[in-house]
Amino acid sequence: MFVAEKPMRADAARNRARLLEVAYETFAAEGISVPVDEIARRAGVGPGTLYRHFPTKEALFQAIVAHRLDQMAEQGRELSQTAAPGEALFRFIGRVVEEGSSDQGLVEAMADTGPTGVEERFIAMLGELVERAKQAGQIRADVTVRDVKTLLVGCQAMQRYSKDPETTERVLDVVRSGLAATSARDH
Amino acid sequence: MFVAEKPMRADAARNRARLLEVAYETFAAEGISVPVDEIARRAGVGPGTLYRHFPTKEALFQAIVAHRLDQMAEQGRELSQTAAPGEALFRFIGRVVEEGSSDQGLVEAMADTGPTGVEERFIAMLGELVERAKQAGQIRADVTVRDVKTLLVGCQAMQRYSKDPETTERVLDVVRSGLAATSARDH
Amino acid sequence: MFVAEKPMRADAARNRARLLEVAYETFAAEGISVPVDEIARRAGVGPGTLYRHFPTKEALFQAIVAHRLDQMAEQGRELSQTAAPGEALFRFIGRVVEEGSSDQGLVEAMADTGPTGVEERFIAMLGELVERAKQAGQIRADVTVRDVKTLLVGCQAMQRYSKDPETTERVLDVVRSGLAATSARDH
Amino acid sequence: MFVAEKPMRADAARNRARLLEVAYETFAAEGISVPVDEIARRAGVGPGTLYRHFPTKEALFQAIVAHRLDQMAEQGRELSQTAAPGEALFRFIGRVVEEGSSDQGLVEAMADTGPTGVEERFIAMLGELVERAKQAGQIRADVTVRDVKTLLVGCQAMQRYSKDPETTERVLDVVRSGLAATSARDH
DNA sequence: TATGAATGAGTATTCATTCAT
DNA sequence: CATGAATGAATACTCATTCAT
Repeated sequence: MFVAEKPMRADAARNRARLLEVAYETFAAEGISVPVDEIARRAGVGPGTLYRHFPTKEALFQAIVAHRLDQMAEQGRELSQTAAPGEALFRFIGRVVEEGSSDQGLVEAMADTGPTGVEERFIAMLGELVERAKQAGQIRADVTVRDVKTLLVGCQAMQRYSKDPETTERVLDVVRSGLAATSARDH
Repeated sequence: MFVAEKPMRADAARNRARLLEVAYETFAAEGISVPVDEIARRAGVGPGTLYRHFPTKEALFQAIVAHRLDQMAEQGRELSQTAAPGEALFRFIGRVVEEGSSDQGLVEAMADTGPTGVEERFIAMLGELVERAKQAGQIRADVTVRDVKTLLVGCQAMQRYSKDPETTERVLDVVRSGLAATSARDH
Repeated sequence: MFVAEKPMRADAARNRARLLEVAYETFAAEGISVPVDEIARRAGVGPGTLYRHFPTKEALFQAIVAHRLDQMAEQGRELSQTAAPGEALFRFIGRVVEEGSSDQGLVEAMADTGPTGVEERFIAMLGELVERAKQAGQIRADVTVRDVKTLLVGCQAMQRYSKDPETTERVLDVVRSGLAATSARDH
Repeated sequence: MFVAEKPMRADAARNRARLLEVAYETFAAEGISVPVDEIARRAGVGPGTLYRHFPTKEALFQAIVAHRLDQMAEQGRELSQTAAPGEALFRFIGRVVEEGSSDQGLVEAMADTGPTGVEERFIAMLGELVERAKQAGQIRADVTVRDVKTLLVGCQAMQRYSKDPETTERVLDVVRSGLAATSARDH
């Protein structure tokens, strides 16, 4: 689990962090077609330096997504400790959509996260939220974590498509109530 | 009502149709970054010919989307005549997702359809489906056509993300039941 | 001298004339980089028709220049009959510059007039003007027709370069007085 | 006066200089329609390198013209120190024409030099030549620097048009004597 | 014969990536 | 290690010219 990576020099670490941040903001705001050189420039380093940290534009991209996923997972974990089971999941969905609003589809690209363990960590955390909501009888018993992740992706797409907050609101409500335990239906 | 456009020469019409078809398939399968020249090559024409019909890559793209939307609208109209109100809408959603499965986000780009009337026609037809479903008491009274279109976009995104048919199935069910009239909830 | 060209059909002749006119105006106003298709369009014919009359853009271009040269030669001949020897030449120079003001260097391209006899005709007429001015003792005896044609080209270039009419005026005066018989100098 | 531009890296400076030189020679010899890639190839660099130094073909072109103007201005300044007033101006004109002989109109494009200060510097130097010639009573008092610059442009056009050195010689003599103080005439 | 559709080589420019300084 | 210069394949689009209708 713990690979002995020789610790990065302080300035190198700072550069890496700065690049990640700048790249995230830039891609999120202007789409992924922004040239690598531009990212480097905004981060105040030469392109060579960027390539030292991320061997490929794709790699940079995946690093960002991974970072985002981790941040979101963290939020999920917090919610899972502070909110009631069903509420936790529903609020998490809302949060993801909200944050994704400035994302230019960055996180829909959650599809290929590469071989880092991020996806697994994210799924683990989401699984917990889902499981607890199920046990509390708040959501349908047949949906899987994968289903919920898929719903997340869809919700982000929707919110990106329709900028209208009222639509987003209603659509989220549709999803939530569709997800809810459908006792009425069951008998 | 009938603008007298002088009919396109037979060969020109053939080329235009072929380009549209090839471009749709190519973009759908490989994404929109496929070079214009490649589309032309596959259609068996020179790039100049492509540019005679579509003055811009963007224009070609919009023409495709417009074409797709019109095809889908047609299907919607058929369903609207052959199926019961609620059923018609639900089956339409299913159909769209199904067809969009090979679409690489082509139709999510429904966002900007340019100044052709396609978007309007599509919305009109969808509006009919929605209205009738509402009147039959099959879906929530508060959702708008826009909401449903947004849901369509989201569903396509989901299905593109999760190739697993079972997930798609369940997710669609979630959406459908969320959309359904929630009488139980209301009192 | 008289090649038996079968007389062009009336409409063909009209097309040719129209093309020549439109092409002249267009090239003069917008430079020679205007596409051939545009010329055809403005003349109200298809590009194919243009190519029937002028096998090459270059050919069209030369035809225009030839036409212009003939027109100018005609003016020269008129002047030669209505004005005093020296005056005729000087006024001709002025006229050429004036007309060339809207020419975008079209006539500087007088350089290559191709194998039509136009150049010869122009030179013949100019030779007459020059000869008579010399005999009247109005211009230096050592300048040749070629020299004067060269001066014409230069004057057009100048006038195209400096849009300022006062400069044009003075510059023309410099040329005229430089051309004048320099008796003072000679002794 | 001295802006602290960080000095260009040695190799970059070399490349820039080489590009300028190659581009000048190529454009001068073959006209400005030579493809940018060809210039790069002849300079032994990739097209990207060219574009790093000159963001546009137009920019490259202007850089060349600016460079040429500066070189000519330098020669003018030298003449102005080594030759008698009138002589300096007349020899400068001759020099310009001579050098422009291989210029394919490159310098006639002196018209738009862009927003660098070159034009101003050139005019300043030319103004000096003109002023001193006037004060020495060697040229007409009414001509302006602009007039003389215009004459320069015209002379280059002439010399480009007529390759015959004798014509060039005579034509230059016409211009010179037309420019000379015409005291004889005046009384 | 006129038309205008098709051709396809050609061009400026961009940008991910490598490498000399 | 950082820098930023160099690379060069790739790409959208143009236009003189040919040819099917």
